[in-house]
Amino acid sequence: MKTTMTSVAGESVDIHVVERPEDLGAFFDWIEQKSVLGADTETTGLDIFSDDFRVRTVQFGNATTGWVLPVEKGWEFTKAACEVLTSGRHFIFHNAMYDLQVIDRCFSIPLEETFGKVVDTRILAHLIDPRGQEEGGIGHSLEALTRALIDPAVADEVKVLVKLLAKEMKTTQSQVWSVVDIDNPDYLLYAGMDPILAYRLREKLEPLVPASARGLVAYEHRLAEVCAVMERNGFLVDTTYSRKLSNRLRREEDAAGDRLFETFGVESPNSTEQVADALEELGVKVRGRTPTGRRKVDKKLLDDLSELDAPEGELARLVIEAKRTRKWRTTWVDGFLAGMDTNNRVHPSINPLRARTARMSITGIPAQTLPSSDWMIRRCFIPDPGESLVSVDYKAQELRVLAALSGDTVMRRAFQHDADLHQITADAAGVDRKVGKMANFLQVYGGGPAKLAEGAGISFPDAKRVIDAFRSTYPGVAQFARAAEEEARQLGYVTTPTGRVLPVDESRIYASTNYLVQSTSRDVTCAGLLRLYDDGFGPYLRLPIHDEVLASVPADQAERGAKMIREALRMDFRGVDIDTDAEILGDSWGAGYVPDSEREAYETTFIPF
DNA sequence: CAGGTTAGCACC
DNA sequence: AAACGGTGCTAACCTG
Repeated sequence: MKTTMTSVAGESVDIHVVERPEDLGAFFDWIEQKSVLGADTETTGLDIFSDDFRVRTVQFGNATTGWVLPVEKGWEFTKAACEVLTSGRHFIFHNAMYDLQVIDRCFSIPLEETFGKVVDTRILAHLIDPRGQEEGGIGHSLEALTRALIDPAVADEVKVLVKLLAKEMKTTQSQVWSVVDIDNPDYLLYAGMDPILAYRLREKLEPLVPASARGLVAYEHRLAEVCAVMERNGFLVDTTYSRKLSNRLRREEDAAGDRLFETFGVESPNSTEQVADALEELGVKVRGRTPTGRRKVDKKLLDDLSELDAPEGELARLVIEAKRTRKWRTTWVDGFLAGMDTNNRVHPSINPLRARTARMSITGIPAQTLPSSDWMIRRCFIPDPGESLVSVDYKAQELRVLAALSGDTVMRRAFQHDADLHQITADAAGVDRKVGKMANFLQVYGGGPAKLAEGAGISFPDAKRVIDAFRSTYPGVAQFARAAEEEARQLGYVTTPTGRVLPVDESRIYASTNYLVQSTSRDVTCAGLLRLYDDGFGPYLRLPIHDEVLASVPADQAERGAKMIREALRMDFRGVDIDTDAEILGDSWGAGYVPDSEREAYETTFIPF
């Protein structure tokens, strides 16, 4: 056993590195009386579900002592770690979803059995201040929190250490943990420090959780478990379809790229500079400028040009095509194929507590940004054998939440009768439904007349009239917005009905309403997810997408399953029915978009790969 | 050349 | 008076 003495916040701490099975006795002696432990794992990377993913060390500790168990060195160490993890003790992790997923995957200790015994310091940090460092918050990483609350010198040391190790081993910082030697003393020191920091952070963070948000602590931990289950479930990929689609997109991209180069000399369609040069050579004046003063070549300019029956129209059409096919292939299809485990499943990475408003984010399967107007990409995902995909989404979730929050009589009544709110706004302003819809959403987003004019293609004064009409149609909303902004001005934050504290920047007081609506909507969806989980739907859940939940349910019970999901998600909020719609998609995520006949016709046009 | 920034674009 | 909220990903470009 190797012991290193160092100091944290002026206090001396010991880090013990277990080296041989005989050393475990001392570890168990130390741990015997401890019922709460800081804990952490070091792994070969972040790709938990890949074949060669391994745990390297498991660490436990308290405020002054850290232990490193080198589980990759032998089964005795793994056994010891598992014994502790299943012992009934409580643990403090930073970002527990990751470690508990690792423990589930590598040690076969189900995360359902560990989550209930865990405090996650990242959850506490987000409840205290949801802002990242770049937004003026303290941030949520172990490093940032250590710097702000424990000991800046320790935070710096760790940062410098990773850089040094990467340099020493001639690798990237993200690769360090997969290649560093298990006996590297710096690595082990770093590893042993983490449970100490997690333990100390909990003591610092718990008192800082706002009183209104204390009830959210347990809720967010339960939600993290549900999301971890969805990550573990993964989503089955139709590899035959996906490979064909990838090849097809590549051919289309190449064709457009070749013509762009031959005819217009554009090598990289994604290079704004190159495209701007080529356009100006054809006599097109590129007037728009980006914030940094460069020529702006965006979708709007290209779309407008693509209408022209002229060389610049051809150029624009080719650039649009080349960009789209490349994006679709690299960002989506090839990403899915590369991310699959050996069972053809892609495991999304879900952060249930991400944005300032606590909105979730999903990576791995960037489910929140898949093209929605086209079924082609979603078609890559299929239900498990014998199952059927079901999608349930909230009907106008944010507007219903706005109606509930504001209590506006007209809006509430509209939703009571399932009336068409966009049409009501449109009628009040004497404009098309499309403009009414835009005005409704702009209200939720905090937009003004300039944006409405731009988006709806109407004049500025007309846009102002529409917004005035909105205000007089829904006086309760205007009053609610004023109160929220006043609260934000006075306190620097607003508080949601769930008790979540949302800081509002002084320069963006107008965002208060949006924060409240967005955050409350998030909690409506998440509370629904918890009900679904408690109803036993865990294994069927695939993805949460803001106001939508995707599930794969037994095909012969799809109707019933869809109805159960729909009812579990639906809720009454202050007398407003936050209602849901269920759709049985069938044999792929793309299946709801287009009739089978059309799909088959399209799929047969694929070139064999 | 790794890592950060900018621009553009996909979504709710 | 007016103020568009929140994400993630890629390619190109910039920097130390």
